[in-house]
Amino acid sequence: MARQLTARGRERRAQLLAYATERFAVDGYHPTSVADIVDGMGVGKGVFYWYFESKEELFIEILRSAQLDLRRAQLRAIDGVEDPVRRIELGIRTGVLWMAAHPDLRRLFEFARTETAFARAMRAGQSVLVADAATHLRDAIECGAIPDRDPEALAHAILGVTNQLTMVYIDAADRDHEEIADLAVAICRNGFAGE
Amino acid sequence: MARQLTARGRERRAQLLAYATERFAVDGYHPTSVADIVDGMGVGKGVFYWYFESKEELFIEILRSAQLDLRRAQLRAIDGVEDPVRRIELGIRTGVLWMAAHPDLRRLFEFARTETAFARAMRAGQSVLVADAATHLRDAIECGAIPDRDPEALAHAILGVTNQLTMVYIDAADRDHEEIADLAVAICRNGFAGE
Amino acid sequence: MARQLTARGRERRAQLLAYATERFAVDGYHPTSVADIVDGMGVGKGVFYWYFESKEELFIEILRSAQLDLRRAQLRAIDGVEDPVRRIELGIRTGVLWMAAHPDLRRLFEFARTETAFARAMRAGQSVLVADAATHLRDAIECGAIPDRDPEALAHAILGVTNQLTMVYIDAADRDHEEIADLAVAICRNGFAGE
Amino acid sequence: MARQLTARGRERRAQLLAYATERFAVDGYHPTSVADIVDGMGVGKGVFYWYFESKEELFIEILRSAQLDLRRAQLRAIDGVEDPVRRIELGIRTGVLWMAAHPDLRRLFEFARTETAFARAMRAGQSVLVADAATHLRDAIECGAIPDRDPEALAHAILGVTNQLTMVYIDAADRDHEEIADLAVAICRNGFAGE
DNA sequence: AATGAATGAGTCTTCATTCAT
DNA sequence: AATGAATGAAGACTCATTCAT
Repeated sequence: MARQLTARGRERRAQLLAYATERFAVDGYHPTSVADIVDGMGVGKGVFYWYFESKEELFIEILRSAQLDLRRAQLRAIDGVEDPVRRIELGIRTGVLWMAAHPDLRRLFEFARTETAFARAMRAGQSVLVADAATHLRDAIECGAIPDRDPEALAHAILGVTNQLTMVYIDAADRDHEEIADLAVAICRNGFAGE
Repeated sequence: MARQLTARGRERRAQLLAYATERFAVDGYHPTSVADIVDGMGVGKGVFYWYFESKEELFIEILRSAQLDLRRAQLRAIDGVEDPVRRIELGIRTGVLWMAAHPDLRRLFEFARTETAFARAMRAGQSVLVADAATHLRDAIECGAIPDRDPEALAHAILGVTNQLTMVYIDAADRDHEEIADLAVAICRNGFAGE
Repeated sequence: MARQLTARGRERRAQLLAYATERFAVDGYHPTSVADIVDGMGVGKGVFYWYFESKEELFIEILRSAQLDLRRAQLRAIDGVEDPVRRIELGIRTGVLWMAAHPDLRRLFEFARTETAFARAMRAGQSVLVADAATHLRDAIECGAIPDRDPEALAHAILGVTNQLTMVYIDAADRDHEEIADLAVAICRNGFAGE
Repeated sequence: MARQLTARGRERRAQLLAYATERFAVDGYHPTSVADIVDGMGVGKGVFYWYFESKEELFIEILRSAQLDLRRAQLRAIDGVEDPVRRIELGIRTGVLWMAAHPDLRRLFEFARTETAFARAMRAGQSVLVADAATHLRDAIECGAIPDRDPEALAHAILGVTNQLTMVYIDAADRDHEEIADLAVAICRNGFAGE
């Protein structure tokens, strides 16, 4: 409820966020109780409810800031790049690498999609990403760089490929992240039949 | 377990399976209690545990039979088709249409992937589908119909596109299922830049 | 309810009794469900309630017949023996050896003493044994073979020693049953200070 | 578990222990539900699980502290007494009187012996008592005060007599506790045949 | 800001018993 | 005599949340 926090208070809040993220990722959202979190941090239960209205609100907060962070990474990556196709490719690469760098958050994303309470927050964040990609795709179509197909559908497909490849290969020891990013870009560009 | 069931018993079991599937899909696995299920069916609580060892076991059973059903549909669809590229396309189409026809099961699949208790069962079923697709892709590569790229990665990409497009568009009123299937096939074939 | 049983029926009943005794002894009365019993025997649940009114009644029946069997063994052992002290000693020996020969029933006796529902049945059976011993003690006192002390209290003390030594040593590998019986007799006779 | 309790907390915990002991003794362990306990105390169900991990753990705690209390009483009684035979007799007397003073705990002891979950804790406590007695018996044998017989077996016999006489006579209106203690000492000393 | 204590509805599961066939 | 099916009260335990201090 937009409590006014001191510097120390903001730090506490951040600690809670970080610790909860880890526990949720490792053990799952439901299996992790508020008691687990505060006990694990060695603080009383009141602390939790001082900084967050509920367990649910805390989780949504984690989700939102993660989505924001991902998007910022993508914007930074394409900053100054003119070619729309290149922008798309950079977006894909950045997405894969961000997921690789934040396995905890990736797990939470997957879970959040399945829970009614969080699906809305997830969709909101995801649709921003899709809109970004769709914009670049539209640009590319307009300048004739790629064939004219529904840019939004294409954007979703890109997301699907990225998520799936990340999920499957990111933890595999035999592939490094750059390689997976290359793979994702290539498949998104050309499909299985294209050159 | 391994109980000998009468005809009536088998019917009851099927009813439970069907009703639980629906409730899980509508309200979610965790929010749906065993009490909800048996109350909703108007039977005693013991009935549930007469037919299933636990809520978890019931859910795994739902998962397994759904995966089996999907695979059977795909095998049926490609039966007698020689061209490997055609087989892949038919597999994609069938996958999309099956998902469209079973929105409940699709939701359960999504959830199951996020829960440690079910992830194993999910991965098992999914890897069968991936292996099927990879086989066709390998055939297509061998006969020169498509470029030589890691067939397993391609198979995963296909799954990713299919799942994502299905999830996003299947409930949209403005697209019919055949159209979505066509879209999925086209994108999987050519990516965003191809043809 | 004094059902009239055929020969086959009586056999079934005996089988149930035997199997339940074993299960109760191994797993305990409460942890053993009626379902465990009938499943273990490979019969339907109706069989159980055809032969017994309830789980409780079955258990009491086990208790009663065991107590009867023990007493018969003791009566047989002292049959024809005139000397009352000898009768007492034979009673103790027989008690120890019977317990050693029926470890299952011994466990059930111990449990039954603690459960209100069975305490009455246990006390009834036990008081018969105590009365037997007290009679011999009285005889021994009357003929001056042993000092004049409360025969009933002595009988209880004998029971206590017998039960305790049996419980502790009967399963010990390093003592055979005759030795334990000797020990019990000696201690009951002379206490720790007597010759 | 190893929770840091405030003064108020320690008091609550003690209340729970006391009330549960009484209920277990009166109604039995199994028939007494956690709900019975908290309802009887007029507190919420969570209170129970704030102070104890489980119903079982609570019961073991009761057992342990009771055994400790009994032993302390015995040690106090023989403190400063040199004669080993006198020590034994004082141990017996104290045991009988303690049991008489704590009928609830005596009932719980009896039950605990029969339940696999508690048998270990019981044996542990009992073997301490037996070891104490055996030590005195050994001393007495060494100084020639009593004949040389297996001190451990004698100790068990003493326990058996004590328990049995206590169980049978302690609730009888016609005997006071000192008398029963005398009886137990006399029988343990001399058996039924001795002086 | 923070703590330990307390709440109580809700969860899954068990099981003695009864019933229709 | 016997079976599988059904009942439903009861059990132990969890946990997000609130409260007094």
